[in-house]
Amino acid sequence: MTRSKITDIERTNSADKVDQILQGAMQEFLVHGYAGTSMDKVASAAGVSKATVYSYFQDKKSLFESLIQQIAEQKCQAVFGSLPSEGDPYMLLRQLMVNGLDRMMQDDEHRAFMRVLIGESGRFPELAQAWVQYVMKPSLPILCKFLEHPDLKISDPEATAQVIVGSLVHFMMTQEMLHGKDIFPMDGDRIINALFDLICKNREESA
Amino acid sequence: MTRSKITDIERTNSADKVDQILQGAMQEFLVHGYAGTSMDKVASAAGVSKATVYSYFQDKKSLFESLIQQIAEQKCQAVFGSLPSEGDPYMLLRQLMVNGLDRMMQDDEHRAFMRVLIGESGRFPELAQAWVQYVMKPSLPILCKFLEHPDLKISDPEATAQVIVGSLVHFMMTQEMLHGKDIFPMDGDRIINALFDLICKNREESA
DNA sequence: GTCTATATGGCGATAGAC
DNA sequence: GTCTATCGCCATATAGAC
Repeated sequence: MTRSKITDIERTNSADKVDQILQGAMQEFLVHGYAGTSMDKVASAAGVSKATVYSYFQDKKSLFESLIQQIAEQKCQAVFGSLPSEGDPYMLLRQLMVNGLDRMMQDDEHRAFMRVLIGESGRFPELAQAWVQYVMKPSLPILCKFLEHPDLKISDPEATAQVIVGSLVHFMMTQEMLHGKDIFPMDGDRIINALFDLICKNREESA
Repeated sequence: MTRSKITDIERTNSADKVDQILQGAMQEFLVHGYAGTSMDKVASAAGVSKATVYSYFQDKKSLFESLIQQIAEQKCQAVFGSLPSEGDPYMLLRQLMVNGLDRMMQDDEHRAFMRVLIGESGRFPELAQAWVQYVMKPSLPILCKFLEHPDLKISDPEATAQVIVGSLVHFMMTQEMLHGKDIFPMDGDRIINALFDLICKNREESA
């Protein structure tokens, strides 16, 4: 906290090193989990010495918590970053589901993050809760907007939004995280279509 | 492998000790995960010495794999053990969903198992796959039977069955495993009703 | 067969050189 | 500020007593 002309430079370098360490920590923690990761490996992956890691983070636990919170913030921005534009409400809802599933299925980092978040949710309950609070919960009202359309006659849009998100997340988990695609492959379009048929059944009949 | 009159007794005692070790292993592995569990703790929880554990299981990895496979087999039997009896097909479907969700929400061991299975699915892919193959996949045809009723006009019962299972499993994971119920409580009946409304919309209209 | 005691190595965290 | 070297502890796995 020195006050001088080079404060900004110092802060910038410091932040760079923090990011450098966090990136090394990400490589290790997301692959090996909390207990399976050693601070030696983190330091090595980050390209610094172990003592340097400990000069920026108090201990292993606080480094892990900082990392998970940082990734959660990034995923939070990803959710709210790319909303579809205007058009037919039914097709917008479909687009929302297709985009969400595609992002989940292709993002290896996201899957590794979910694995660790769930696996450590017993030992780090506050991290799991932060994910529910700041990422999952705020994404539901966006989906609700589309489900509140009168033609759909949905009595509980909030619960129906959870049905949609749950179906897609669980499909990704079964196929990719649990490696079900190798023995029990299923096209994601079938899940999307099944959901869309259920939701828009009334509309098709009234058309 | 001694052949004598006490072979059966020896085998029984041996099986008992194996079960004793597996039960101790369960207490530790399901709480602390694979890397977070030590063989000392397992031996202590099982009430035997560490050397005894190693006399029945080759190493930590094979003990863990035996444990997970044993639990998966138990859960497999639980799925197919309590099917609802006969009655109105619509109400049977509803009963199936209510029973399944209730069992998941109340079974602490099942949640701990899922946490470990998902958390270790990157390092033990064959265990995760066995779960998909022998528990999840065979449970879908049971659900499909109900969804193939002509009145429901479901074009893809298999995918719709996955939507139902996914919704319920994801709800359990969000509320219980990720501790969402403390900050974002929701009644499971709302999910069931939302699903039921989507599936049986046609039937209500034709009634 | 089951135990106690131990070999061997890696772990988290720190001290001190520069 | 960052490194190398190190402390003390706990891990997996085994050897040898009984």
